[in-house]
Amino acid sequence: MAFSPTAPTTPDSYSWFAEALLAWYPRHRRDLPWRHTRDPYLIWLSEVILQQTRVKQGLPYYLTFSSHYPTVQDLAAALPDEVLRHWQGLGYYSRARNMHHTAQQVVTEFGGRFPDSYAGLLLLKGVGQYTAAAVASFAYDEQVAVLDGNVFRVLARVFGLHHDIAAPASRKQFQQLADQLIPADHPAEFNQAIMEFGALQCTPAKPDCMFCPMQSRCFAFQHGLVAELPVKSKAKAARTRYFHYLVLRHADRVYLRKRGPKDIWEGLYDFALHETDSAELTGVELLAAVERLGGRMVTGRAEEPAVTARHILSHQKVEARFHEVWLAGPLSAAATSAGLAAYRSEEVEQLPKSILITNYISKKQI
DNA sequence: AATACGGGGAA
DNA sequence: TTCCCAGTATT
Repeated sequence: MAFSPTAPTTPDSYSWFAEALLAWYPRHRRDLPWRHTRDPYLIWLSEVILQQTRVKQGLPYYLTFSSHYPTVQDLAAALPDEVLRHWQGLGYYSRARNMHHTAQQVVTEFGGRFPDSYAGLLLLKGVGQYTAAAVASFAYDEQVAVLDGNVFRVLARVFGLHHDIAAPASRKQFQQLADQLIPADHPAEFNQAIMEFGALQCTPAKPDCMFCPMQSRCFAFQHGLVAELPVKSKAKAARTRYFHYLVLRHADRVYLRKRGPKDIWEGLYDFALHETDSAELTGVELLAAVERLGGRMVTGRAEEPAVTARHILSHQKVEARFHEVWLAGPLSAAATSAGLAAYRSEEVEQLPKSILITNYISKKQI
């Protein structure tokens, strides 16, 4: 069928898009492990891992989880700290907590079977519109279009959509278009293909327009707007925080506590934390902080300069100083109420920790 | 509608 | 540095 830019935008006039995409896909698709299964559990697992995460980074985590927890029952039976420990380093740790919660829910409430529809999947914790559409299409061939960063970019360029993709209100424009594009006979292939096309061909920077099958139809290419689309408003600048970690040590032990909610790294373990609004901490302040926890410093063992580290998150910058403090004796009850407990090095290794803490421990060989 | 929530890789 | 990544939950 001939394409006519002035024709009314009926679904049928868009069929060239799916045809071009489905022709491109088999010749360019990467061989990824989650593409060899129709098991909704494994597909869900891969999709949660890949949220806001590049395939390159998520792949080793998928291999770890699918081998440690081959079934949803295995994941449901795992200890929360063990799940977080396997997730360590991947970021957005609420994904791991929600994933574990959902696995237990699927086992106890649904007899171990995942919901088999988009609407049903959407009710699961940690499963939003993207993941519900991905699992519903990949596992059950439901005709529901995925909308992720790749899809936004491809549609914005090919069809010349100028809506700000960072604005939630823009979503319905893209969703409406994607729903018209996804073919009833190959919904799973289409969803895989459009994301792969965005990841490999229609990339954020320097897309491969010269060898693009959409070139003659692409609004952005035809109008010289490839670099301008998609439109995306800028995120606000990250704030800076100053963390003073008290690395409290006694004998062969070091004190750690589990981080609580309403802050970064919920559920991960770190040292006693004294947060201030400046990068410096005087010796007097350090001593006071230790004493508040009921600790007594061994004189002459707190002189070494604090180890400094900077950790960048998407929404905040953490400037950390690690103050190693050798204690004259075990911490008292005040520390226990602050959640601190003493661990040996082999135990520390098994606990889930942020990259910031892991790097420090590795450097200091705790 | 905004904001919080990680970490890594590419330009 | 800046941007973006197979986004979701909370406010």
